[in-house]
Amino acid sequence: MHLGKHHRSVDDKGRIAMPAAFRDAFEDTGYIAKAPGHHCLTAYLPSDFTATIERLESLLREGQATQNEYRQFTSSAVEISFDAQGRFRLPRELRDAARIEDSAIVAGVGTRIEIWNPDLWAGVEADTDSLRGERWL
Amino acid sequence: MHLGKHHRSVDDKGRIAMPAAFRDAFEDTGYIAKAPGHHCLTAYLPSDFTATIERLESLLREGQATQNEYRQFTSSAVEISFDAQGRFRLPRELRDAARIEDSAIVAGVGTRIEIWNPDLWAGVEADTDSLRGERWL
DNA sequence: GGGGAAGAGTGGTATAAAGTGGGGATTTGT
DNA sequence: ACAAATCCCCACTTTATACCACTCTTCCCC
Repeated sequence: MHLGKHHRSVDDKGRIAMPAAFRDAFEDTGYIAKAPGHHCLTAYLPSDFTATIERLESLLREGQATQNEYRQFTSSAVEISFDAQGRFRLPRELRDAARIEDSAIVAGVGTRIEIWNPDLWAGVEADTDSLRGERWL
Repeated sequence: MHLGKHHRSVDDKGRIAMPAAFRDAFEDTGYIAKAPGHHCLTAYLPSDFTATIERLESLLREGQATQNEYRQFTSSAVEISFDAQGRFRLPRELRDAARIEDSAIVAGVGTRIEIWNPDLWAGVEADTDSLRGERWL
């Protein structure tokens, strides 16, 4: 369960410090891929990533997902590793896809971790129209 | 598991640098064949290629595949090897089949590696109609 | 409350590796 | 024998990786 929102700088080499709150969940490596719609990126623990791929491959075999979906997801994904300071490198391709420049929001979203352009994240927080918490509070 | 998308130049000798992320999976050699539909090429590890051939031969015996499918797949395939810089040579026949000229996209697509004309690959990424990630994320 | 230690976050530099281009010898086919 | 294609080196540029240094905050413990 990942919780909390963290603002992080992104240096000119694309390095981002994984918030300490999330870092311990990763052993040595993790995976990052474009989220469908490409508004943000999603970071996965190795076990979660494998499970996600298998779910997608299963849908593919059943004809419930397309080869292009499979291509987009797998080809956008990268394995990440952490340096001695707990940082990982975000390839330019993924930074561009999520419009991330020199800073980012790393947010724990329960079952997953998302990485956002700060301005786009502000849009998420501004979207109060759909807030109907009485259904689940 | 092959992941990530890489843009590569193709020089006038037909040489392409295999992305380092994939290169380690190949020992010395690999295989490349036209993908069914011929929109792209598929690169195989020796063990994967053997397994693919055997799967096709099995379908052939069961009448689930045609002799012409078998002919097209096997006759399009070539064994590749790598030079000291990690490059392999793509025969003109295969370059022409996939409309690859002076650059290409080499994409990790989970169980396989695909080689695309960059413009045709853009079509894959533009195909967002089928994106319904909520089914598997 | 103050001092010190530990951890988190950020920035820079040096070294290695990846990617690209080209020359020339050798082979192949005509 | 000639032209074209292939192979085997060598050289250069760019990018990634591993280290090292510094600041700031937090948390103890005295």
